[in-house]
Amino acid sequence: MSDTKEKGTLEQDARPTNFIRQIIDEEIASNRWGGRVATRFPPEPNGYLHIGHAKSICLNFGVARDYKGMCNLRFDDTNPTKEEQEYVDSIKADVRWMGFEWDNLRYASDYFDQLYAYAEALIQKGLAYVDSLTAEEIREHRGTLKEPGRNSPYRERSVEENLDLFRRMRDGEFPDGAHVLRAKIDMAHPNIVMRDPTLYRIRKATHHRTGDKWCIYPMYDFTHCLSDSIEGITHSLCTLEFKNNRELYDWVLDALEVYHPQQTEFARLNLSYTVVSKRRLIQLVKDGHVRGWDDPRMPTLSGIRRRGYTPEALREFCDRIGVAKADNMVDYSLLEFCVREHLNETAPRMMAVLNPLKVVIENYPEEQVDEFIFPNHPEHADMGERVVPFSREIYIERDDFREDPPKKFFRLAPGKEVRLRYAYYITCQEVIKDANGEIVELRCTYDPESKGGGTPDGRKVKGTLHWVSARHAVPAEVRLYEKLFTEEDPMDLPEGKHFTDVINPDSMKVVTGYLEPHLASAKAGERCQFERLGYFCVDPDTTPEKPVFNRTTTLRDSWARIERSQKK
RNA sequence: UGGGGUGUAGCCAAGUUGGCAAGGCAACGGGUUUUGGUCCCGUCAUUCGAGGGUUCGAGUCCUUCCACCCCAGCCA
Repeated sequence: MSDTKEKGTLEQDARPTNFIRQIIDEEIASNRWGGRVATRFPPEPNGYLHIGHAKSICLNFGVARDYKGMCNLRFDDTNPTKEEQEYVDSIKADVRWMGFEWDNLRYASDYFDQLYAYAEALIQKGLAYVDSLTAEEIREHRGTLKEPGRNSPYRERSVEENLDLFRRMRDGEFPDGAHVLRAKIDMAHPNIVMRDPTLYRIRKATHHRTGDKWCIYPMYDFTHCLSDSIEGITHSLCTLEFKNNRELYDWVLDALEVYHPQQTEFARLNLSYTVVSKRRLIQLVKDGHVRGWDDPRMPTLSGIRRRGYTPEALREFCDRIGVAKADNMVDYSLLEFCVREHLNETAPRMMAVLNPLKVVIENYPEEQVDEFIFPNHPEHADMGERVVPFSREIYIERDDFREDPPKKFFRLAPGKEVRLRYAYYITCQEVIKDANGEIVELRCTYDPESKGGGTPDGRKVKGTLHWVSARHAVPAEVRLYEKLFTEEDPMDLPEGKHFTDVINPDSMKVVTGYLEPHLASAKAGERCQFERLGYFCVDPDTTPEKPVFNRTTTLRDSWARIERSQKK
């Protein structure tokens, strides 16, 4: 079997497949779009992107990439009261961070003139009318889920009157709420979306791009289909809750007799132990449960980025969760698996001690310093080496010593010998305690023969500990994160419980860590593994005086599992 | 009898004309290991929401039922 052939096969199999790609395959076979594939990622710039958007980004841009088509970034900016330039900037940055580049940058507001013309055309066709009912009255006329609605008394206005009124709406003659433009469809339609939906409303607000040029703004259902049509989109991919809106999407395009893209709906991502609804994310920030939109505990892309997740890991995650139509709740462990998988390959290994216990090596000369050269990655020599100093006093992790070790504990204990990673074997001779019985120091001896971590006699030691030379250690602020919520689905709780009731009080712990000196110069955004502890990255808060690290995620820990089962 | 959608393992998810229920995560065993990491090997659905039917044969076809999700913004 040739290596190249096998590799080619693997790549073929590794390509994500899902019902949307199958539809595209079939349409290519039947030449439905003349060989074109055109998608768009259409966020409203009213907040920050989150992990749920990552799925949509990967789907839309991924399809365009794999089918050699195009994907636009389009801001659905039709509601000036909610949208801000700040959000468009952050969204652009997030999409690029995810590793995608749009073919065209578009705004629904680019189309306000065309959209207005389409609206007049609809009026001319007798398919839209100006309604002068109040919002409340319109709601009353809409009927309910089980009862049909009633026609508005303004429904039969003439084309001339509608045109006149609509133009005067545009010209600012009426206050907010005085009139709306509605599609004339069917007030008894079983699909409520089709009961004469609102197409335009008066909003005397300044738009972040068009300023005060307009005082009427088109609604989503009128804007989205036409924007897709104008851009020549082939596949308008959106989430399941828009399924009912598809009938209206199709109605508008058919009524106007324009190019007609195909809307297809897929299930949005739900991630266990997190919330992604914009409203709840806002509350977490406003109520101070987190430090901001980019808090490393937040599911926003900016938070995830700050936490140290890589775009590669996120893309892999999106490929692995698939795209389907069933509601889902993806296990958080899959996301963690994906970062570990990527960081295991790419993160240099460093040493740091987060909960120090001082070890004095009695037979190691006071003034001596060994300057060891360590590989940055045990499997990738090309990642280079660095110098790590060793001296008489070192720190080890407090958890790595037990005065009374349980079964299967093969770290340090009185009289036991362990290896200090890449350095020496040491044996614990004495445990020093303070007046309260707290262990404050270990007195050990080392075997000079074991330099580098092995001995001529080849004797085995089971434990290998990470360590930092006390004299050379660089203190740093290290932020340790846990899940933000204690419940798998914070949105589905027993009666009377609110999602803020299940916020994990221990979701962030700040400790002082002692780092090997090499880490003193690490720059914000750099990632590494602290051996045996997890993957970490340098926080933007970092300064030369005081480095700040975030723990992205721990390493898998099978000892913790053994210990847990022993306690049972 | 409002309309629409979805049910395959703890989680995600393939399964397209009916023909041996993919794969991944998690979990659990074992091996290698100078990270209790990585890596490697193995186990994990006699059954596809439930019942009935058609068929030599049903996750797939027919039928009845059940559960869950979405829709009554001048939000998207």
